[in-house]
Amino acid sequence: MSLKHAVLIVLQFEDGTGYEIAKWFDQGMGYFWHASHQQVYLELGKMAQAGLVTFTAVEQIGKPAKKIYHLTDQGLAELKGWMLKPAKQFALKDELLMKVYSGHLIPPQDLLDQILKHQTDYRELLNKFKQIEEQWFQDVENLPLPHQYSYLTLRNGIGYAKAWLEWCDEVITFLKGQIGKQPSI
Amino acid sequence: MSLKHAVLIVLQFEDGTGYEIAKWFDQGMGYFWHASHQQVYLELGKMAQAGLVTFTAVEQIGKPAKKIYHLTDQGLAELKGWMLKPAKQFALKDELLMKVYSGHLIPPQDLLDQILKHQTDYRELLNKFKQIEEQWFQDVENLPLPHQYSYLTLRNGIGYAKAWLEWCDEVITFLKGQIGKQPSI
DNA sequence: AGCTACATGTAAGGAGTTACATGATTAT
DNA sequence: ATAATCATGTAACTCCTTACATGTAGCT
Repeated sequence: MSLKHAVLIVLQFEDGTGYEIAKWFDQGMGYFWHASHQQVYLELGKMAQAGLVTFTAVEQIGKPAKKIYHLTDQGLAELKGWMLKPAKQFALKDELLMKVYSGHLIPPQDLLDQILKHQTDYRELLNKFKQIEEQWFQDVENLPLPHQYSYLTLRNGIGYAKAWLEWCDEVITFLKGQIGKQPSI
Repeated sequence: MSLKHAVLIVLQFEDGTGYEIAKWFDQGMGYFWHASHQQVYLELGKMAQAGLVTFTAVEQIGKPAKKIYHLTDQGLAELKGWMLKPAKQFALKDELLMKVYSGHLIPPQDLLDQILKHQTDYRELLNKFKQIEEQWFQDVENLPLPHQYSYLTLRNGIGYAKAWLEWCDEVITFLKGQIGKQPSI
C-alpha cells in the first residue's frame, strides 16, 4: 500500500489540498507513481482517521471551500519507517510487450502502427524530461538536497525513455523486414 | 482487463492447465505480465463461462486430476480483436524511485544499501536474459516466427535491465558523495 | 456556448494480494 | 524430516478504475 506513502512524501514537501496532491500524481511524480483524484481523497480520509495527517478547512470566495492537509509527527515517522524497509522488486505490466510477444497473430503493418505511436509518445516524454533537465538542473550540485534527489528520478526517466526508444527502433526494423517478406496481406 | 488476454496468448501457444499457465506468469512472460495462480484459476473459470476457452478433464494416477484448457474460435477472435486495439500507455509503479525521490529523509548509507541490493537484482536479471539470448537466439532469423517475436521482448528486457543498472551507478556515485560529505551520522 | 481550472466527494465494480485449505510424489 | 513440484480452489481484503454528482470563475 504505497499510495499512502506517496501522499506522505508530497505532504512532507509542502502542505496541500487533495486537488493539489492529485496533480503531483498527474505530473512530475506521475512518472513513477500515478493516482486519480478519487483515490487521493479516499486515502486522505483514511490517513486523517489514522492520525498521519490533519487538515485546516479554508473558506474561499468564489471557489469551493478547501482542506489544506499537513503531516503530523506520526505521519513523518511512518514515512521514515517505510523508507528504511526494502522496496518491492520491479514489476512491469506492459500491454505493448504482450502484443509484441504474440505479434505473429496480426499483420505486421498493424503492429508497426502501434509501435510507431508508442515511439512518438516516448520521444515526447524524453524531450519533456530533457527540457526539464536543461531548465532546472544545469547546476545540480548547488541546488537544495531534495532537488538533487528528485533530479536522480528525472535521470531515471531519461534513461528509461531512451531505452524504450532504442527498443522501438529494433522492433520497427524487424517489422519492416516482415512487411517486405509478405507484401500480399 | 488484460489478464484475460495474457491467458489467451498463452493458450494460443499451447493448451495447458491453470497450473501451467500460472508458471508462464512466474517465468518468461512474468517479465512483462505477472499473475498469481489464484488469479489465473479465477480468470479461467470466467473465461470458460464466457466461451473463450474450454477444458478437458484428465484423471491422473498419483496426482490430482487436472483440466487442460484450450482456446475456442471465439477466444482467438477476442485475442486478435484486442491485438488491434491501441495498447495502454506506459505506467510505472516503482517504490524504489519513490524512495530516491524523498531520499533526503534518511541517512544516505541506508538508501545506498537498498540501491545496491536492487542493482544486484538487475544485474542478475540481465545475466539471465543474456544467457537466454546466447542459448536460444544465436540464429534468430531462422527460428519460427513466434520465437522471433518473443526475442523482441527479450531484447526489451535486456535494454531495460541495462538502463536500470546504469541509473543505479549514477545514484550510487551521488550517494557515496553524500556519505563523504556528512560522515558524522 | 463550451472548455479549463478550481475543489470536493460517493458508489459500483474490476483487479490484485494474502491467507487459508488439501493432498500425493519425488528429491535432498 | 523437509522442501519442492504437481494440482486445485475459496474467502477476505485492499487497491484501482470508471461513472456519477455538484458548482463557480475565467477564457475563447
